[in-house]
Amino acid sequence: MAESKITLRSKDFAAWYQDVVLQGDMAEPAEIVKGCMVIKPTGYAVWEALQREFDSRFKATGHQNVYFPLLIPQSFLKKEAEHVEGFSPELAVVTIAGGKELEEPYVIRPTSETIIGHFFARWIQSWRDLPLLLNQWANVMRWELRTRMFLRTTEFLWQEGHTAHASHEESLQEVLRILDIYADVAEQVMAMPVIKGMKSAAEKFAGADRSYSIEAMMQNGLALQAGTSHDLGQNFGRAFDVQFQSKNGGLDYVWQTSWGVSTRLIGGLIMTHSDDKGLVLPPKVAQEKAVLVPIYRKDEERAQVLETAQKLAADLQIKVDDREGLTPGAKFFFWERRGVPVVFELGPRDLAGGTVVMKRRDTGSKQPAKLADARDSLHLNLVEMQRDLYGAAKKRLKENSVCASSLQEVEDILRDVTAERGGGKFVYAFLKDDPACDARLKEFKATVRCMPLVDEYDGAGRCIVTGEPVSQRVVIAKAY
RNA sequence: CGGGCCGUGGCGCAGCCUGGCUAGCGCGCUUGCUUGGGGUGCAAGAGGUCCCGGGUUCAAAUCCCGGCGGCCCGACCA
Repeated sequence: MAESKITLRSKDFAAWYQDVVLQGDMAEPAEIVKGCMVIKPTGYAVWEALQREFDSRFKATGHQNVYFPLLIPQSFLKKEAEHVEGFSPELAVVTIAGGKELEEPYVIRPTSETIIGHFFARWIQSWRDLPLLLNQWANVMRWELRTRMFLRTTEFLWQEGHTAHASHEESLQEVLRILDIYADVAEQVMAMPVIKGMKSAAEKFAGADRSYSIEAMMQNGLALQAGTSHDLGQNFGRAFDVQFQSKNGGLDYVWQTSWGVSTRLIGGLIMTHSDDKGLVLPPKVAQEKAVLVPIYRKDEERAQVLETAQKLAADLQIKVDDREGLTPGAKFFFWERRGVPVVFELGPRDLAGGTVVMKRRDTGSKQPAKLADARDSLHLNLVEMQRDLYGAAKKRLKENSVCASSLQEVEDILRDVTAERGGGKFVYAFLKDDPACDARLKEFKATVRCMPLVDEYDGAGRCIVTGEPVSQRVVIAKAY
């Protein structure tokens, strides 16, 4: 194993990933090739867990899954001026197909607002057709100058929601409802605390009136935009002529929203919880909540241990690692590196005492449990681990957040943060979000991450917001 | 596109400066025995266009020229 001097908490995620996670086998979540990500079973299982969580929430709010084409006629992109201007530099364009030059090139979708706008125009005639609430799971491509594992790859997987509404009041509600769902999954499922806020003018989606995001903090203090929800106003409605006849008989353009989360979340998850031994997965996203490693020496022990192990595992609905030719030690490391929340150890000693040893991935603590209590004990451990991971991340977020009362003070803090190796902080300040402020922050490679809507959520993960940020209050941080 | 680093069995590297032994080490892999409460140990074995092309030389992984590829830091990132 590589002797790592670089820890996850230091600034350089790529180096940590190289030394600790990239071991050249299937335990690593993903590799990168030519800027594109190869997602391996370990990483894809996390993605599937997140898909399940989002899908169940989207279904509950009346959204339907659909699929639109990968290739979009170039002319579609050009219909919304700000949109095409924002995306043009990073488009991959298909100009040749079937062996000849195309009359009209296709762009490989960087996002699907345009082609969906095209179809919205055909599908929506009446207020009765609204709201139209669609979501698609898809891949998209953005030709960024520089890629980063998970966080900014040329091709990535995501879900993109696209909705159309009869009024701005309603579409804004949708934007905020989705932001709540994002925050809920991030916090309750991924155990990754986030700040909900409105993006600054400089960081807003090209073509939106307003963008909202959830911002998370990684172990090194850098910010990560973990999900976005956009109030598109009537911009795309006008561009694609999506009109409907309202209840009072008049014609109006629809009010649209779009929102997405991507495989970047996997990166956020890793950088929030993992340690220098490998992955740490919160129980709710772990494919295997627990595994049982049997320990035996002689054949007769083997038979006895395996019998009890199978019975226990069946009861707990977990897997027994009964692979031959691997020592228990090797198996412990195997599961540890993959981030499995709980590992059971069952050997002759336990058999004699009617117990089983339970080890938690995050704390490393071992505790024995009576065989009869194993089920309850496992459940309790998983619940506690989920809670503790969130607690630890939340604590870190708070400890690395500071307030500043002036731009000068912000700069002083950022200067200290920059000097500190691997440092990063969220700086809250009451400032006007304007280009002059951005320019001064740029010196410190910091940006206005968002204008927070609220600081805390209630127990149900709900908050009452109007979509208006706290007046001129901004969160400033260095970000990925 | 700037600045830096690097291309040597599957992975990670040493060797290069100062040219010359059969191109080496760790991990992994294969086979056998052994072992087993945190990566068992031993033995045998498979696996190489030293990134490519040219040059210098009796001789090039090593020196020179050109090319290609990769990584990191910036610029970019709605």
